Amino acid sequence: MSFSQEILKWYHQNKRELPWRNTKDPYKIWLSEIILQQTRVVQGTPYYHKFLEAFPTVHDLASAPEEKVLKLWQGLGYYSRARNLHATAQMVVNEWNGEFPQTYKGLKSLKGIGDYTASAIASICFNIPEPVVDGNVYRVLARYYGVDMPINSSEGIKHFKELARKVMDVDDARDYNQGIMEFGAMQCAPKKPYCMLCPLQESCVALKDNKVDILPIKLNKTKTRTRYFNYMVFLDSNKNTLLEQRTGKGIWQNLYQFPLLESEKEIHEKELTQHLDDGFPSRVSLSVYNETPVVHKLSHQHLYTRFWIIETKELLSDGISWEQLVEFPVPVLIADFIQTFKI
DNA sequence: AAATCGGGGGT
DNA sequence: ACCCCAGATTT
Repeated sequence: MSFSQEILKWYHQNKRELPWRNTKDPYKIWLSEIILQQTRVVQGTPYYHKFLEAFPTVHDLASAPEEKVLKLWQGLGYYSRARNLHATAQMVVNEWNGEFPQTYKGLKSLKGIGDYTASAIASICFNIPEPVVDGNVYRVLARYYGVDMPINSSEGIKHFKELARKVMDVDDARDYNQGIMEFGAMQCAPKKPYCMLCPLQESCVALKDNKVDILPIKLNKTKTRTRYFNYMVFLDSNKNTLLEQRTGKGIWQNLYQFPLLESEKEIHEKELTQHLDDGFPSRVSLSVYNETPVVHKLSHQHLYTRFWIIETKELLSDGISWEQLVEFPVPVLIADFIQTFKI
C-alpha cells in the first residue's frame, strides 16, 4: 500500500473527534486554522468555542471593534493573528461579498493566511489538492523518507513542499491532509513516537537507519533578549488607575498595560522618583509591589518585571476603575498581576 | 535569509 | 534550559 493510502487508512481508524472536524464551513475552518497556528489543540479549543459564540458569522466578527477581538484572544499569544483575523473578516465582507474565496491563491491573498493555512482551507473546505506542510508534516516526511535537509532553510522548505505534493492523495486531499497532520501529532510524535506499532514501520527510512530521534533537522536557535520592565500602577483616592495602549512595533501590539518605564537593569526607587518628576501626577506614596522581579518568559524575550504602586494626590483625569480593568485586552503578565493584586 | 512575534506544556 | 505547537510577516 502506498504512503498516502496508509496515512488515510490510519486516519480513518484513529482520528480524534475535534470541534471543527465535521464541518466544511470556510468561516469555521479558517477560524480554527488561525487559532491553531503554533498552538496546541488543547490550548486553542476553548478559544474556538468562545469566538464562535461571540461571532457566529464572519459578519459579526467584521463589525466588532478590534478591542473586543483582542480581548477574546487574550492569553493565546501571537496577537497579530487576532488583528489579521479581524482585518480578514472585514475583507471577506467588503471585498468578497461575505464569501471566502474558493481558490488557494484567493485565500492566500487574505491577511494572516499564508502557505499552510491557504492549503488547509482549500483542501478541507473544497477538496483542492494543495498539500499542507506544518510542523507535523515536516516531521513525518523527514523521518519516513529520511530527509536530513533542515526544515527551516529555504532549500528545505521548498524541498518538503515538493515532496509533500508528490506523495499526497490528490483525490482525497481533504482527509489526506488532515490525516498526515493527525498522524504526526498522535503517532509520529516529536518525542517517543510509537514506532513499534506504526503501520509504516516496514518502509520508514529513519527507523531503519536509527535516525528517528534526530529527524527532522532544525537550525537556528534564537537567542533570547533580557529586558527590565517597571510598571507604574497609579491609584487615586477613588481607586482609579491609568492604562496605556501599546502602539507601534514590538510585542503586544494594541494591547493595554500600566504606564511602563523600561530600563537597562533593575532600578532603585530613586530612579523611578526622578522619572515621575516630569509629566506624571503628583504622588503621596510610592512603593514597590514585588521586590523580586517577576520573570515573564516569551519565546525570544525574558521580561524582568516589577510593579510599583503609586498613590496620587489628585484624582486621575483619565482614570479607570479597577472593575473596568477586566474589559481591556492585556498581556498575560498584566492579567496575572491584576488578579493577584488586591487594593 | 534571518528576525520577530506568546504562551503553555513536556522533557 | 530547551523543544515543540495544524505559521505569518517583517526586516
